[in-house]
Amino acid sequence: MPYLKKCPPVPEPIDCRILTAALDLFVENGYHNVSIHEVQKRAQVSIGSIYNHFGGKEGVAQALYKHILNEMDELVDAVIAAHASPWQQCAAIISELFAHTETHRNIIAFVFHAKHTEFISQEPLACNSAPFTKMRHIVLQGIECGDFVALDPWVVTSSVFGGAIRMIQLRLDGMIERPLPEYEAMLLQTIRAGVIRTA
Amino acid sequence: MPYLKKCPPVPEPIDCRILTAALDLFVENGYHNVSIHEVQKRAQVSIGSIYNHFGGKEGVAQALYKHILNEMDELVDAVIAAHASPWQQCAAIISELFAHTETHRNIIAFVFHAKHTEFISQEPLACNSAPFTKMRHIVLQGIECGDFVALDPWVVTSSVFGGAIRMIQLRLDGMIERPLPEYEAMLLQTIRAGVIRTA
DNA sequence: GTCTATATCCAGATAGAC
DNA sequence: GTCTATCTGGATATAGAC
Repeated sequence: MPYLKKCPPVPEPIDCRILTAALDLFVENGYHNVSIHEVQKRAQVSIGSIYNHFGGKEGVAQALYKHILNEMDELVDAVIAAHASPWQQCAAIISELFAHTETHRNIIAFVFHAKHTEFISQEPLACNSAPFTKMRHIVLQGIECGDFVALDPWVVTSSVFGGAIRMIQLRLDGMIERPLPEYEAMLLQTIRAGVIRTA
Repeated sequence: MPYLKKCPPVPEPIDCRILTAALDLFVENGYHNVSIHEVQKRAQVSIGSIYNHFGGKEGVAQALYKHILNEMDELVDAVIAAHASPWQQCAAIISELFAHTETHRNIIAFVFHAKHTEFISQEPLACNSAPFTKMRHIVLQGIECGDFVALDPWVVTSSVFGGAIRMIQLRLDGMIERPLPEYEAMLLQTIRAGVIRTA
């Protein structure tokens, strides 16, 4: 039994090690304050490998960015598939984001706490990426079917997700001290009161 | 008359030129992508002067940070003095922020769009600075006097200001194409419905 | 494909004339 | 106080052995 526990020396693939090391360091210190050498040391990889796999520091950041936005996109897709009404979908997305903030802090921080334009060229802004576009689309449907108040879509979208995003940022900044899921029900209550059309 | 128009060759004081040049460049390209030499060129000042006045690049950023947060603090104070109820104060702050986003874009961008911890040491986080603390205090008062729903203060604060901050960020990112004040009334309507306690 | 050692470049900072 | 010219460190990136 003990050797079972110690068993998994299945080493993570090398590019995965690089990405996770980079994610941790970027979130901790900020992209520009992290040198390739630090990534190299933490990932237990040589500089040459980093250049071979990603072509350089910015390549690592780009790969990370795409990977994480892709994960987030899948999360949104799953929520959409699992829930019927726009409101249920919005609530489930917020719930998932709150849960992820606790369990996958750095991933959430990388999405919501970094100014990607400062170090990534070419990639679209996060708020223009697939998952965020889908979130706005859900809100649009909610407006069209009469579930949400008939106001400007930007206003409704910001009203639905703005408070949640703000709480995520405050939690990441260490201002909010308790896990976000504890606040979920209360927050959904105020959002709902703000945007759900009352017959 | 024409020479009156052309008159003001009163040169801005040198440290003011440095700060405005730095603000523009930092917002445009990000702190780490701006070199002192660029600031120097745009401000029409020598590098030596920058070091004399601010002690270096980070000194410039710190002075800028303090200055802008101070301005924002005065704005919040003025609003508090001019309006009686917590809700009126919150609405007025959002109104001012929306207006400033159009008329003083870079100032707002510097506050809401930069990760200051990545380049400023020692200074408190923006969300821990005086103006933001006062905004939370207003919300607290609103809860205590029964104007706002009796939920966790973080939830209420985020519900009040989160949507507005989100819209500011989307506007700064170029996603929202029309001036924010046009959305103000609608946004205040959803916020109000979300957090104001209905007798 | 992976590594080490090295080259190149440039930003931040300084020295010292004026 | 302001300037120019210069120094220095460190980061990215490369070359070439294994």
